[in-house]
Parts: sequence; C-alpha cells; structure tokens
Amino acid sequence: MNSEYNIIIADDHQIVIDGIKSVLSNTVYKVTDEALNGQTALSIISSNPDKFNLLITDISMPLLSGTELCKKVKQSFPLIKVLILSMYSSSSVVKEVVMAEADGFILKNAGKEELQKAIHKILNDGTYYSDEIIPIIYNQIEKEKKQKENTQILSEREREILSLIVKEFTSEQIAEKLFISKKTVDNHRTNILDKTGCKSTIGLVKYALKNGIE
Amino acid sequence: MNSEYNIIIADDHQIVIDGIKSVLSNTVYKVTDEALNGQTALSIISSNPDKFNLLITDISMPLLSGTELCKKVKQSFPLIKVLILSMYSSSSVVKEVVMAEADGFILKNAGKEELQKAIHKILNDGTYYSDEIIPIIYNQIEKEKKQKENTQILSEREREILSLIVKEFTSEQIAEKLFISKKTVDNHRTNILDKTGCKSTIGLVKYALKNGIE
DNA sequence: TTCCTAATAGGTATTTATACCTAGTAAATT
DNA sequence: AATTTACTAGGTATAAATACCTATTAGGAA
Repeated sequence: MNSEYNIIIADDHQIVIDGIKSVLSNTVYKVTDEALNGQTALSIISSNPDKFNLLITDISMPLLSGTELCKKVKQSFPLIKVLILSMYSSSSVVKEVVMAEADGFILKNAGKEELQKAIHKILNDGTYYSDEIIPIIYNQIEKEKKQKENTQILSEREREILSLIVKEFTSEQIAEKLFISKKTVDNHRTNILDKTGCKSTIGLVKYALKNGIE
Repeated sequence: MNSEYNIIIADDHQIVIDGIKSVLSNTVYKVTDEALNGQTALSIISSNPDKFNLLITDISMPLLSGTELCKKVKQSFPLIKVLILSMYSSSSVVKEVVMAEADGFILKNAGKEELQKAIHKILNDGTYYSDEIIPIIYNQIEKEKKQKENTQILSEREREILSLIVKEFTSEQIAEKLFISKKTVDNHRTNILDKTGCKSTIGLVKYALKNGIE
C-alpha cells in the first residue's frame, strides 16, 4: 500500500510548476507529473487515473482551460481532487471555479504555507477555499439567489405594473390604464422595489430588462 | 466554355425547392444541386465552388441558417452570388440579410416573374432587393444613424453624468462625486433628456444601456 | 376555521426629478 | 472681434417617486 500522495500539476508557466515542486519537495506530496496545458494534463490523467490523488491547475492555459479540465476530471475521475490556482479573484473567475466543482481555490500570490495547508486540507477534510474569495462566493450566491427568486416572486400584477413602468408610464397613468388608484400603483411599486432589492425606478428598469420584462 | 448558370438551392421544404426548379426549367438557369439545410449546402458548395454561380437560400433552416450560410459563402467564395428567400420582411430579418451581404432578397410570396427578374438582375447587374423591403432598409438605416448621432451628440460630461445616473446615483450624489452643484447636474440632466429625446430617467436608462453607456 | 397573501386604497411627509427661467466664464470657431 | 458651445450655478415651482403607516376584501393553504 502507498501512503504517499501523487500530484499532477498543470500550468503553462514552467516557473510556476517548478515553484510548486520545490515547495512540495521533502513532503509526502509527490509531484509525479506535469503539463504545460490542460489537454496534455487530461491525457496524462486519463492514461493512468488511479495514479493521481490531486490535480493542481492554473486557469488560463492553452488548448484546455483549468476550469474545463477540472470539470472533465471531476466527471470522469471523481476520486481525484482538484486545486485551482489563479492570478485573479474576480467574481466571474470565482464563479467559474465553483461551477467546475473544484475542491480548492487559492491565488497565485499565496505563500507556500497556504499552498501546503490547502493541499493538506483538500486531501484530508475535503475542500480549501482561500479566505479572500469566500466572501466573493457568498456575495455571488446571494446575488444570484435573489435574482432568481425575484423573477418568480413578483406577482402577475406586479410584473404587469413593472412592465408599464419600463414603458415610461407614471404611476398616475398606470392607475388610469388599470382602473385602480394611483395609491395602489404606488404600493405595488414599493413592494416591487422590496422584492427586487432595487433602490429606485432606475434599478427596476435594469432589472426588468435583464429579466425579460418589457 | 459554359454559357449557362449553375444554381444551388437550400431550403428545408422540398416543395419550395421543386417550385423554384420548375420555374427555372427551360431557362439558362440550371438548378444543379439542392440541400435541405445550410450545412449540406455549404458542403456541396465547398466541394466544388467553381461550379456555382448562384445560391438561392431560405433563411430558417436546420443546422445552419440561410444568413449564416450566406456569410460563409461570401467569405470563402465571393464569386458566388446569393439570393435570399424569406417568409417575412421584419426589420430584424432584413437587417440580418443586409449584414450577411446577400446580393438579393425576395419574399416567398413573390411570383415567378419576380424570381426570374431577381435572378437575372443578380447575375448581371449585381443585386436585387424586393420593393417591399427597400423602405424597411432605409428606415432601419435612418434609425441606427440617428441613434449613433445621438451618442456622439452627448458631450463627455453628459455621458459621464448619464453613466452615474444609470448607476443609480441621485443628482445630489452625482454633484458630490463630481464636485459641482446639484443644480448643474440637474441642468445636464435636462440637456441630456433634450438631446436624447427621452421623457424621463427611465428612458435615459434604456437609452444608455442600448448605447453601451454603463 | 384560521392564517397568509395579493390586491385594493387611503394618509402624511420627504426626497427626487423635471420644467421653466437667467447668467457667468472659458474655449473653440467663424 | 463676434459667435457658439460646454460647463458652471442659481431661483421658483410643480410633478413624481419613495418611505412610512393603517385597513379592507377575496381566495388559497395549513
């Protein structure tokens, strides 16, 4: 039986690969293979999937990106853990990583301690996401959850009124059109603002256009 | 040397193909090939591009639409003329056709006389656009020209302020941000409304989003 | 039945936006 | 030198939107 961990690294900068390898020298983590692009990494893994415990990969790589690589590995070889390294932590990048079901995500400016910690946690507990990006994940999730809920949460009447608002009718005009009191329209507006989390009509318009209410 | 014209027809309705073929029988226009979708048509043309003088194609087809097919043909085989047939003449369809650089466009309800005339003109003079759609093209062009003009008509400062409006800042907040009086911001707003022809902030938001001001 | 929600409507107050004005300054154009 | 334009700023007034409340009715869910 093998008590060591076999790791494959994918990164299009040889220097990064070498750096990780040197950080992991003299540990139980053995970097047995490396690849300069996602495609090569996938070939290596596919040819001997049982060999690897962990894939450490960059995101932007030729031929096959790190997140795409992660998805494919997770689909075909779910036992292999994946740690993604990235230069940036923009919400779109973070979202991509989460969507790819990576086991971990750290920034390239992380020190070797964090790298070792990440690898250790991933191989034992399960996941490691760097502190900086956890709030980003939550914000993203919250935002999307709210958006999804909101489209459905708006009642038919509210959607009708929102549609008229976007068509540049005032509350008074909407009231006339729908044979209800301006006050009722205003109440609906308040509720729509609440439900969508918008601050003003401006937000409502953007919300409506984004959600196909025209 | 060949004094005849070779035509390929792409349409997902065999009946349309047969109709065109019968209209062109006993003319110098020979329908040598046909395809039930854009992809097949493209394959046929690619395998022997010198053979064809004209492609007659429907717009809505499986695998590859007529306008997409047209673009590809025009790009790879610019000598082949393209006549597009369509059920509809909505401005969006017309725009698509013009963008695809088709040599001609007629509606499917056109008679065989118009079809023959269109083919003749395309193969000799260059282009044929059915009478019904010429005003549509002009209107479209006018509309877009106006929109473009308008974006440029806004001064830099006005665009800056519009951008902040869209970001849901109030006049007061914008004033603070730009170190100017709220009154000045309001004046800019009035001018922006004038120049864009919008009735209210709602219209401005839609205008801004449409014109890439965010 | 009871509870909850959507839709209705009103009161009051404040904030924001818009409509009209006038007017100075600086820069560019004619 | 004269004119135009962009940017600045103020006054006054009205219209519209928003923030808080309360309250009734009807219909569906617990």
